[in-house]
Amino acid sequence: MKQKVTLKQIAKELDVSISTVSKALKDSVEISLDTRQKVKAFAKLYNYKPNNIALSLKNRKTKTIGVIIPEIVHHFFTTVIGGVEKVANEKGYNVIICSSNNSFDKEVINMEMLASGSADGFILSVAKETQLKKDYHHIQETMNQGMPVVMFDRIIDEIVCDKVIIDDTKGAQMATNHLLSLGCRRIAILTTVDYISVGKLRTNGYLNALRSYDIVHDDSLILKIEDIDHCEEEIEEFLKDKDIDAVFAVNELFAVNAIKVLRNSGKNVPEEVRVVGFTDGILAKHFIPSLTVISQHGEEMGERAATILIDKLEGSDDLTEEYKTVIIDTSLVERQSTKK
Amino acid sequence: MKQKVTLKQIAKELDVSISTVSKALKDSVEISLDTRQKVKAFAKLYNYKPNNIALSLKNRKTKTIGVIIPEIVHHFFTTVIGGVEKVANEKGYNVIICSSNNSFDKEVINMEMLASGSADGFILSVAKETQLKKDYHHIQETMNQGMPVVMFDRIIDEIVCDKVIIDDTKGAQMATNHLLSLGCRRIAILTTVDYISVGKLRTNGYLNALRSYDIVHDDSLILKIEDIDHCEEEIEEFLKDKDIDAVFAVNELFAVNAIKVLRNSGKNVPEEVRVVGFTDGILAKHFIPSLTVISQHGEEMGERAATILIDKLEGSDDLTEEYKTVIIDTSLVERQSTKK
DNA sequence: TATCCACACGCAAACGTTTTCGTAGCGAAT
DNA sequence: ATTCGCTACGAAAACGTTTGCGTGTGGATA
Repeated sequence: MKQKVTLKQIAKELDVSISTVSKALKDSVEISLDTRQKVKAFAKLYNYKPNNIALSLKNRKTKTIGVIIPEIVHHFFTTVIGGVEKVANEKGYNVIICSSNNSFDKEVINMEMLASGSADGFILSVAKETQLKKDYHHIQETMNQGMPVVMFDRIIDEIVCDKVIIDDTKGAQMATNHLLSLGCRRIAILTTVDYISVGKLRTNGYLNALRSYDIVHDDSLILKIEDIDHCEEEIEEFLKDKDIDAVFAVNELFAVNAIKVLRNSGKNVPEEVRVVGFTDGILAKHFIPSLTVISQHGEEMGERAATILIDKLEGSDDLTEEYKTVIIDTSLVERQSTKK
Repeated sequence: MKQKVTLKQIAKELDVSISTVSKALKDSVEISLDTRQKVKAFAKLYNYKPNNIALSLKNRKTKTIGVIIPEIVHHFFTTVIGGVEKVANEKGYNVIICSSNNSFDKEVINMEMLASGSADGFILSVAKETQLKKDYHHIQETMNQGMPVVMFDRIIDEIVCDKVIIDDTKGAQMATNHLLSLGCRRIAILTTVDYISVGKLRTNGYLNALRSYDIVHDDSLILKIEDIDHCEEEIEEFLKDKDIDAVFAVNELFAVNAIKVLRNSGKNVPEEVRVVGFTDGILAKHFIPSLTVISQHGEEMGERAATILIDKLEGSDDLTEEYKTVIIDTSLVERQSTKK
């Protein structure tokens, strides 16, 4: 079990100095062709690879970007990560992924851990608890230390940094409009509690759409789900005997459960009740009926976020004080759940 | 935008030596109480955090474990990662996740990248291409450099290392037995091509189960799907006019598509055809009918893998030459797709 | 023969830590 | 007055790199 070979060892074997080895490997003209070849042959033989840690220390950068997300077992977030990985790898960056599990404390710990040398910058979607607590000191601090942060999806308005989001309001509006254009008039919405930023925005979009059709919204058609793990019960209770012709759900799971409940109560989707969801995930594609949804283009979000971050990391330090908010287009993916 | 504060800076400010600061922060008795307090106050004020990179370099370990998986947008793998993260964080380890995207080259690149200083050990599920190519030099090499590797799920028999797997054969057998015990006799299997290790094993399990019931298997009931992206077409073609009373699918997607195709051809699941899948993911839980599946207990796999790896990392270097293969129990989760 | 210039290479600092060992200063004991 | 022993601290090496600069060797030139 031979250990990793270092410059020092190569130098010793070949009876030259460390610097000579280093330069030879870089094909420096300072070193004679002869020596260069010898060193390179030796290095290849022993499978020399420069030690990243040492390089990081020397260069004061790690070529690593830290991604912190609320949940790892979550289709949307993993697609975003896919996008991040893609451009990161193209540009020679590593990606460290940590999940906060929606816990504020874990988010702080992860962030501080990565901030103290492991990553050059962050791509972040904040935990539910953080949004609730409104304590953002960890984010502020890492930014103060000069590390760029790009937030996506679950962002924080009060923090000034680069952001990549979708227009949740507009997306929800698009979804609701679609239902309205199909003739639906009694549209229920299954959404989250208000402190979830995206939930609130989507609710707003729903209300906007109704307003644009001069429909007065009916509070009894709005369900704000608290506990996603027991959403089915909540939805069942809510939908019972409700006179509706459509449902807009702010995520896949709500949509699927709505369909389930509706079907159990004898209502067919899409014939009697149309359903639109949010997030184009596995369920949306494979459920029967397949779901009409607003797609968030997660991979593109990841790509954009990574691009912005890397640009900032490699940019000329100075004019970095400009922050932009990129809004990714959403699109309506029509499937069976709203077909005539 | 103040930069991160280092020992050196604190030392300078307080007009003491670097070593004094370091010791003071560690509450060394060598340092007077007075100085200790002064240093600590200063450090807290400036939010001093030791630089991980420097520590890694000094200690020759990174306290980071590298996870390489074939796909990041994949429910099973993310649950495994969840498990890994859980125990890693408990034990003060960081987790770097890289996806190989089922590409051999990317697997090699990621592995070498992480091996050169970024991680102390690996948790690995190999890419499809790697299994096909049978080129394992990168894994061998990192092991030769003294870095422990734990493989899970998609493992390589030829490589001697710790492994965490399920008994795919047994799981498939359990699934098939379940169908047999319900009275099904013409059971089709939707599986993968043979070079996918888990696919082959599951196929074997299916055959074993049939054999134990003295049923001669019928090759025309076996479909080895090549291209997962177009599995629906393949399944449709395969299932057309086939006289069967059950389907065993080696993953969720195949199962769901089978149900879809069956339903389109007028056959009801579970009434006329029973279906069992593999992997207890989102689709299995929420599809209608919900899927009876073999659960692989991904989180537990991750936890076990991480535990083994960390034990090896912190173990007394010497007796590390023992490798174990942990077999995680599978379980049958009965749902609607096989209900009477 | 003395001077000069390439050439080819080595020295040393730096990145931020930790830790071993050395030592200045000082009060007390002989 | 000398030595001892303690307290409180500093110097330096080490981890593995990169790189600016210094330098010895040799041949060519004057």
